[in-house]
Amino acid sequence: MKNADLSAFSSLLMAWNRNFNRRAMPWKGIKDPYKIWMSEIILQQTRVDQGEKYYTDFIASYPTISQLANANEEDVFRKWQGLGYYNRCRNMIVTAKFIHTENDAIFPDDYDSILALKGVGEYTAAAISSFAFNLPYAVVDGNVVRVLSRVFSLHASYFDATGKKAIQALAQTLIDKKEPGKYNQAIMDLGATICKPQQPDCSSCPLTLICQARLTDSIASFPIKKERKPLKERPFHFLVFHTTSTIYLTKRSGNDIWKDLHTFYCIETEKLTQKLLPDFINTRELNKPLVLTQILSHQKITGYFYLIPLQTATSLKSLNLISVKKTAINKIAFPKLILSFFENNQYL
DNA sequence: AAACCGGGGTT
DNA sequence: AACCCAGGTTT
Repeated sequence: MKNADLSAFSSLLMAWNRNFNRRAMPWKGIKDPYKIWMSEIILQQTRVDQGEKYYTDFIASYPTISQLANANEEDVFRKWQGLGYYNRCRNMIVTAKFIHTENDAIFPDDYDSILALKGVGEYTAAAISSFAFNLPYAVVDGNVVRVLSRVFSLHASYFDATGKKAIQALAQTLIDKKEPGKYNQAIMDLGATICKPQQPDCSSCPLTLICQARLTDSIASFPIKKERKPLKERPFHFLVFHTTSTIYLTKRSGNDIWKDLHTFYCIETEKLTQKLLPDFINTRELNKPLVLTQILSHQKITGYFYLIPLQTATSLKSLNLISVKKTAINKIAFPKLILSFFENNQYL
């Protein structure tokens, strides 16, 4: 690529940002690293539109990192409910507690310390460093990859190691060293509002005259995409034990989907057989299950919900279930599929 | 390096 | 149905 284009890129972008960029978001321009961190964690792999109300709710409920650190964890997960990638929520809690107890509730102010926080990778560390502390670290998110890939017709893929390094190095070359926060915000805003994945608005783009993909009419070829793998099928058989007043749940653990969220007693199997069931249940006694499916990015969940009313809970002892009053399930955090089940079972 | 982790909007 | 979103951690 030409050096002239490298220097033109940033000045054209910053001029567009000053004169035309009217994108507004609740966290834009804020300097409080806690709030910036919160917004960035929420926005990981999440569209701005989807994350906004969660951000507003979290900041209103927990105005400071110490209030988040001292919050009831189930309440925090409950607020995160529906956002997905629940590891983000647990890491957020871990980091809030860490900063509150180990760092006098003071958010770290250098890149390496920020990067060391749980749930913070290179993108998020660069975002916090530049937005809160005006440090010159270039963000590389999906927007940046797309803009740079098109403007410089990068045939490197961000989804292999060398391509990733090349794109990060280019991004770092281009950043405005005096106003890194504004620059990072501007390139992401451009990607989100002009240089969109589909049907980019090239006629409004400040870079249209130096955009190599545009000049060679090959915008659709950039950026290089990641190959998609087929969905993994997950058949979940849920035994919904309940008495008139109580329902029985389990908290998911391990490194699997929905960690730390609650579901019903779950047996993952293609075909539910007698020996997979607890001793006191007979396959013939099971009613026809309610079947609900949910498509996720990487797997297809099919939930088979078997309602199992009980007179007493004595037979459940060995299953280590959590008993919850039916009137209190609104205090518990569930994945979407379980919420869908509740919506289909008002009589529970 | 590759696998894994949700949910949803847009086209 | 495909694409992809202000990515990060674990194996």
